[in-house]
Amino acid sequence: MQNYAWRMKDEKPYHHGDLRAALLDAGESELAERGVEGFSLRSVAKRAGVSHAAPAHHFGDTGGLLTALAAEGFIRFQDTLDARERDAADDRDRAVRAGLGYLEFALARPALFRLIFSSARPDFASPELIAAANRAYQHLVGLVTALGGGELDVIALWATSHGIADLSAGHKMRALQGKSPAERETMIRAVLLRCLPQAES
Amino acid sequence: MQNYAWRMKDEKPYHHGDLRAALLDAGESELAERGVEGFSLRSVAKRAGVSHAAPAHHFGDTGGLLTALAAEGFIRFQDTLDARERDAADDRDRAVRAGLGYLEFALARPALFRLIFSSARPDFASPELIAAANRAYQHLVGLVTALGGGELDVIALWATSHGIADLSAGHKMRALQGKSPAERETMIRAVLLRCLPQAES
DNA sequence: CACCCTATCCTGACACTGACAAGATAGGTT
DNA sequence: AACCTATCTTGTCAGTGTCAGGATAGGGTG
Repeated sequence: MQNYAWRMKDEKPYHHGDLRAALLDAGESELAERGVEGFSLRSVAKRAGVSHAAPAHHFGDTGGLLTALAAEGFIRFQDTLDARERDAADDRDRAVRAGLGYLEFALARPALFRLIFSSARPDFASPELIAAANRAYQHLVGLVTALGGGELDVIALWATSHGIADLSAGHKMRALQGKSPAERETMIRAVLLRCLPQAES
Repeated sequence: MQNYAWRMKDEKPYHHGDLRAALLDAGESELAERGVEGFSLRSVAKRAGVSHAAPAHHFGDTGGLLTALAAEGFIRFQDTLDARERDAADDRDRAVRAGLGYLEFALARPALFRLIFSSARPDFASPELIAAANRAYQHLVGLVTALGGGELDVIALWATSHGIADLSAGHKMRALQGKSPAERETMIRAVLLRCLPQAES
């Protein structure tokens, strides 16, 4: 890897300097504006100010770029959950907050959410992508086992969190759209609590 | 609307006779084989044995065909649920069976499932599509109210059913993939039961 | 029966897209 | 100084969605 950082503000050098990162940025913008189904590699290249074939060297084909975006997106997904869990009162609250973070991410970056969970374009056999996905899954398992839960509870919490997030991102769940944010959070908390292993007090 | 049914088995007449239905069939095959993201209008026309511009007259553009496919898909979706619910022992079992039907449809027709719930290509403002979606939603509401449940219970059952189905259709939930069908159904039943309004015995 | 009207389908064209090949450029290396 | 390699460009091709205009055929009207 060569260092072109010194010229990152130059006019239009033949070598970009940090094209890989620039393409990831442009790709995320493209994703946000046109969605997974409207994603165009040439448009991404145009955003980054390079020729239409420039991305090939860094990502191979369109699938390669989308795979990289998905891996990066998975990390941001987990970051959103972590941020929400940080102020948790206890383990139970932490699990509920994870579900709320799941929804927050889906609403903030719906296209990235779809890319990760509902697209066939990224290569989900990619090691980086597998690693990022496994980290998120293992985190979820940790949340549930801390509550004394097992595999069944993992499925319950994940499925419900994912269902709320996916349906909300697609504007399918009008019952939640109508509510105020506070009211919405109260309802979702109640739903998520049902999925957790019950306290044996 | 003219009637060309008598020539449906002819060689290659200028007028197809039932092109609209043929395009819907071809579109569903295309969807099943190449997914929403690989869907090509010209390929669908080729499947139906007509020119690349023939679909335009019946569906306008690609979105129009996908919208029609989504509306038709929604009906089949509901049919799958209905079939499962038919043998229900009671109202509670009926709601659980609806969730299992949700998953059955997602696994049997993953591309159609994605088209309906996770795509931006169909026109979800289309009256037929809205009608088909509302029918399914109202049916769900009926299931829950029969159990004495309210809006919160509708959200819980829908989100969890959808989460299981969507994650399974995308092969994300390895915890369920490993199990035998019987074992899988047992687990899902247990998860769905948590979402239903609790019996006040 | 002759004529037109309309629905249906086709051919041709244009811009856009992803992918590939071959060439240009420039920093690093010896 | 000469080569090497990574990086980026230009040019090209097949495939795609969409539009315009033309061809076909059946039904209706006089």
